[in-house]
Amino acid sequence: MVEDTSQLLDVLTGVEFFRGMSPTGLDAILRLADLTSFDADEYLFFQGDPADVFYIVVDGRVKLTQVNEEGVQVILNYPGPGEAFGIVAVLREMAFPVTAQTVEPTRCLAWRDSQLKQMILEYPQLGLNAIRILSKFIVEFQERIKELSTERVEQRVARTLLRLAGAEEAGVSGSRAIDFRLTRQDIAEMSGATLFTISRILSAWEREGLLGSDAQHITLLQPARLQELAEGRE
Amino acid sequence: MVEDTSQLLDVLTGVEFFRGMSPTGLDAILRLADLTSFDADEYLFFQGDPADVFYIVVDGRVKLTQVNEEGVQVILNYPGPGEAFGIVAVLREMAFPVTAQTVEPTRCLAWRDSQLKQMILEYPQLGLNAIRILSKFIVEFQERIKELSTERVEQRVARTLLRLAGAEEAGVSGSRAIDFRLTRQDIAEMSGATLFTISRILSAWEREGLLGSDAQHITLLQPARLQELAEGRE
DNA sequence: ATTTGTCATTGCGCTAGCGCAATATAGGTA
DNA sequence: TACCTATATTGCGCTAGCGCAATGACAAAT
Repeated sequence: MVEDTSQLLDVLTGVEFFRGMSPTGLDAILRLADLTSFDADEYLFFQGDPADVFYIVVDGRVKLTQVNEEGVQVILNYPGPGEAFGIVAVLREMAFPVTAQTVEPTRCLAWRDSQLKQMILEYPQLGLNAIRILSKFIVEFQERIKELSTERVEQRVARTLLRLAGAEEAGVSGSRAIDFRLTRQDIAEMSGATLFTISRILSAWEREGLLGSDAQHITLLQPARLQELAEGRE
Repeated sequence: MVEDTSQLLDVLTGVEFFRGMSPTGLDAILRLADLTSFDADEYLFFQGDPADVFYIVVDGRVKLTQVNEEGVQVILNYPGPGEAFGIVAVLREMAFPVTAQTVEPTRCLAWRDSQLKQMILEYPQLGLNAIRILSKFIVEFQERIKELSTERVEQRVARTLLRLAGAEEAGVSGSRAIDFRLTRQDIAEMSGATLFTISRILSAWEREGLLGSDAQHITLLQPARLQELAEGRE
């Protein structure tokens, strides 16, 4: 199914979902996968579609969104290289709870729901890994719920940017770029605010030298200061 | 470790985490568990404690909360009989992201982190079950994020009450009681609003005959109408 | 019977952030 | 060069919901 197996094996060894797998096992699993290429802005699946595929991003970036009854959109996650999505739905014989759309040209490995189940039963380590990954999401989502419930927009925007820049794990020293296209509308949909409010906040921050933006690419120039704002320490 | 094994076995067979387990396996797992009784309002663990235990509620009710830097609390979940909590943290060698406190006298089965890991490796079916449970939370949390981002307080309160009454699965016909103590403050902390706003909304709904409340026990008299409010159909 | 503590209600003023409209900017393309 | 479309900015008025304070209701404790 896959052309360039050895190169892909390299990628997969860094993927959390496959942590602790033997090269032999990994190779067997890789043989089951489909490698698919997508253009930018292409839809992988829609919220409500029957969930029968599970993806891992090889390169590129995918946007996961939900819409409410009135059609207002919320962005839930931006999985990038090495990250998995679709596990959530695949084992529950349910519909995808989100819509997946690429934001740039993207390649993904895909497995069918039945294959995933089989893989986990054969390699229980994968079950543990999946639990770890899902737990991480739960913790992140819990935090976002907390933020939406108790914090003001400015704090949430700061947190959103830090999160997107991956500045949490990496510490807050030096400047950090968000390496994919990101409109004000996107940021609004991630932080639970309106386009207008985001525009005002980001303009102010640019004026203060907190961040630089050009052509929808944002760079956090003072992550440490942003971190302060995120925590409400004005 | 456990006194009344046969009675507990009955409870466990209904638990999602143990779905598909053989009686023999279940029995072996039960032997590893500790059954602990808690009074009302007792703390099981605090946010930030090292996560080394995984619980299943036998009877009673537990409240899972988070606090932000300023000490404002958010309620994330109210696990009841048959429901698991603590899986989230236990496999990630991390701290509990929430505080767990009973809301009434409660009995829980508890396993150590190392035991859970061992159990899953021995019975991969448990891994699949855990993934299903975690996925359900993710979907619920995603929905709450969507609600907090796009809906007004009244809608969110309606949804919170329906969720607590378990009216989603059970359909919306007939009246439904929420069978545990629940203050206005609690509802506020679940729906991302203030005590005052909740009080106003619930008073109005009581006047309209939508719900009845006495001694901190709320009954949804017209779940279908609440469902309409939740969806913004005024 | 009185006190104490917890929880709920309601009035009132305030403000963060929404929502709309008008205008500006910047790539892409013909 | 001019045009088109998508995105961003900014001003302005408005309101949902917050935050405080005063009061009330009820149960448990002494």
